[in-house]
Amino acid sequence: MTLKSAPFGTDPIFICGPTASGKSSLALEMARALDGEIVNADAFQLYHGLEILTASPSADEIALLPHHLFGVLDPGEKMDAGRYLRMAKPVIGEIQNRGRTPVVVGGSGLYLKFLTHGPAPLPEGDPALRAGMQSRPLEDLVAQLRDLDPVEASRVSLQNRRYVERALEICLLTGEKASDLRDRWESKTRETESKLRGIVIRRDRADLHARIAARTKAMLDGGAIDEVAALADVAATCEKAIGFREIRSFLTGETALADCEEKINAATRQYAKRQETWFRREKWLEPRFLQPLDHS
RNA sequence: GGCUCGAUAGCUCAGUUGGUAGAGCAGCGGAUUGAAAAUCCGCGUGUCGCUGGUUCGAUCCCGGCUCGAGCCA
Repeated sequence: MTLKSAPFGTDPIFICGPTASGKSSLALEMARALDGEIVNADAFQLYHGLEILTASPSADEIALLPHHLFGVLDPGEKMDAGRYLRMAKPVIGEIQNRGRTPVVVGGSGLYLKFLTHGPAPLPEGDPALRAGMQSRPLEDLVAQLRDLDPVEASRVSLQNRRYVERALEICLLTGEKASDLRDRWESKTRETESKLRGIVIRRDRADLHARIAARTKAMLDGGAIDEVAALADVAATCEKAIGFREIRSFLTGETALADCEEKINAATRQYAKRQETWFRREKWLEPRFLQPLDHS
């Protein structure tokens, strides 16, 4: 709690870190100390029906303090970072109007980045356009991108179909070069970081992996399987949640429970590593090292 | 007890007609502003079970041993 809080008033404070690092408890602690309210910045805790699988805060925890943006979407509802920003901004504003401090907690780096750095002046995704691109071979898309915006084509990883599609989508929707639009925005974004405050939790790998394993076990024992069974048909969006496919394949008998558990663990570890890589680049975040003994 | 097969990367296995070995998964590192718990990129030295022998040279061939699986008693 050594955070420089005074100059910031009711400016939000961000609590980030890899999955299973203990963000929720730290957020609770911070919110209590700063007279705050908690705002979710986790892409999947936004949905209801996935509380166990996504390790959402428990009812007991939610009862302690106001929690916002947890379980507000129907499973299967489409979401993206821009829409998240539009939802979160007013919520954060209202908390501040009440004279309280928003404590934004979550591990979805892209969503957080929209909140902290704002949206780039780029068009949102166009489902029809994307559907059309999906049926075309990647080389075809790459060729078109090279033609419309060679600079962007040289920057984007051309093996990454998603990124190629997105770059092309921007060009087609705006009639401008995606690279130009991005450059304009990135040159403006630098100054904002001095006004941000936040914490990124760090833990030793072995510690984090142990916590992940314990949490996976608790999820499987604690109802995640029933949760997935109940959602088995809905799904398009939830399918991407770690554990969803693994549990579903257990439910159909393709995978033994022990294998299912190990696969979830592995996927979660890999996700945690991607998160560490992401947050390491956010230099404005103040690292906080937690040890196994803190186990919070 | 006898016979057969196996023993190679953390795991599952491939391979070397004798010139010290490579895939998948795991792991590690990275990218990432509207699908992000997504998507994508890069990284492979390990007493080739141990021990003798043959050979210029053995992980590979031969003997013994250890462990595991199976079959016969």
